[in-house]
Amino acid sequence: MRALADKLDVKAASLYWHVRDRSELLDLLAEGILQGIRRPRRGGGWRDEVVAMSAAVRRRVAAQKDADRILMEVPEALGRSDVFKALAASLRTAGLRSAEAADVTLMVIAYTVAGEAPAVEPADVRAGAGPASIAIDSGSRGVMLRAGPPDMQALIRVPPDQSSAAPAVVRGEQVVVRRLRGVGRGEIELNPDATVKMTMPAANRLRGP
Amino acid sequence: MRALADKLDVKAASLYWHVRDRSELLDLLAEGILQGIRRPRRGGGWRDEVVAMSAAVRRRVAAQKDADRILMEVPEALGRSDVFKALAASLRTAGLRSAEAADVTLMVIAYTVAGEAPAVEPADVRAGAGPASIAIDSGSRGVMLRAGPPDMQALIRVPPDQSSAAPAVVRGEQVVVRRLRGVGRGEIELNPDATVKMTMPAANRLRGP
DNA sequence: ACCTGAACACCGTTCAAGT
DNA sequence: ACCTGAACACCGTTCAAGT
Repeated sequence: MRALADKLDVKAASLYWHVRDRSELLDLLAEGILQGIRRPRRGGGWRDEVVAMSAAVRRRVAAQKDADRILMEVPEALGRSDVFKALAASLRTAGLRSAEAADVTLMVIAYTVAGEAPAVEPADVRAGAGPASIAIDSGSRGVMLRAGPPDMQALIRVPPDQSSAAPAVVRGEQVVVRRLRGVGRGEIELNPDATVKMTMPAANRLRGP
Repeated sequence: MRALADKLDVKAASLYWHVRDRSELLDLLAEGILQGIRRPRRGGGWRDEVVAMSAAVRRRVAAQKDADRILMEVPEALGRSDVFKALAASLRTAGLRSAEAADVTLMVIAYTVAGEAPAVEPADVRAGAGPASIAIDSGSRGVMLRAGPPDMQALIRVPPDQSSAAPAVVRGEQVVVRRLRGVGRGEIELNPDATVKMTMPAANRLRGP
């Protein structure tokens, strides 16, 4: 609310004159997003219509920042929207009864909206010989490594026991390095010539190889 | 974090010894929920398997409070889970290629999880003659009426102009009564003999008919 | 009709310090 | 190895008061 007010050159308290609370704002936002979907014209059969419509939804969601999060926070808005009704209508012409059509519509939309994966762009890190040294900013508490090959254990040397005292924990395909309090440096021993895709929370930064 | 710490007879700061931050906690929670899904035994064909599995997901989500919200906040956990893998495997035996199977799996799970509708149990309110009087707690700022019949306008008398000054706004199927600052009482004129389903945010309470 | 300052009751998180 | 008090930098929201 404060950030929005700032952008409007107004104080946060003023927003409450126009809107009951944050959730009403979100509601209005969701309504706006849903209304902004350019409904493709009908015809071509229900299948084409459904495909075209979910493409339109996906386009809209991609176009506006955080649109997916907003929609998922206000799922009731979906049911009220015109897209929902249009989609359900298409599905009814396919022979579905109302209840089924509504269900499938919700499924299609929920998938289309939630399916916008985070799309992290991983940087390739080439391991040299010996341990790779990782510098950790004082603000961060850990680093995550994610490997391409399924056998992470083979790729990275970790203390054998999984106790919480271990500086690094292998869980499935990823290694979590943690408990680095106060320390500025963690260490992971990579097998030579292994290539690792490296992802980390935005809050963390990496220095050195 | 503070509430959890309280429940554990510990201070909030202590949690950060065990967990990097709130999002890691959510991650672990999601993992736990996903692992707690009793995987039905295979057989009966992919269709039965998929149905059985999504039923198991739905059961699990229904069993634990806020499980749906947790899962939707950590969608990455879905992809890692055994249910996801099992579901995708079923779909591959149906003839889908990996990428398609993964897509459909995400769709099915997202629907199963997000599809747990809020399920508001509306109370029937019978309108007498004359205006219905609604008492509003000092804490609340409004009340929402939702009618069964599509024509809300016919059911409820509202000042004709839609300006923000109006005490009640008709939007689609619902009437929002607002701007009740300081006032303890709002008023809506119902047509006699109309029956309205009444829903309101949990924060509000209703007194009188 | 709309905006404001000040306050309230919260958040998640860090850090030095304790045992 | 685990916990704590105190602090920091935020939240959403209300309210009397201003114009």
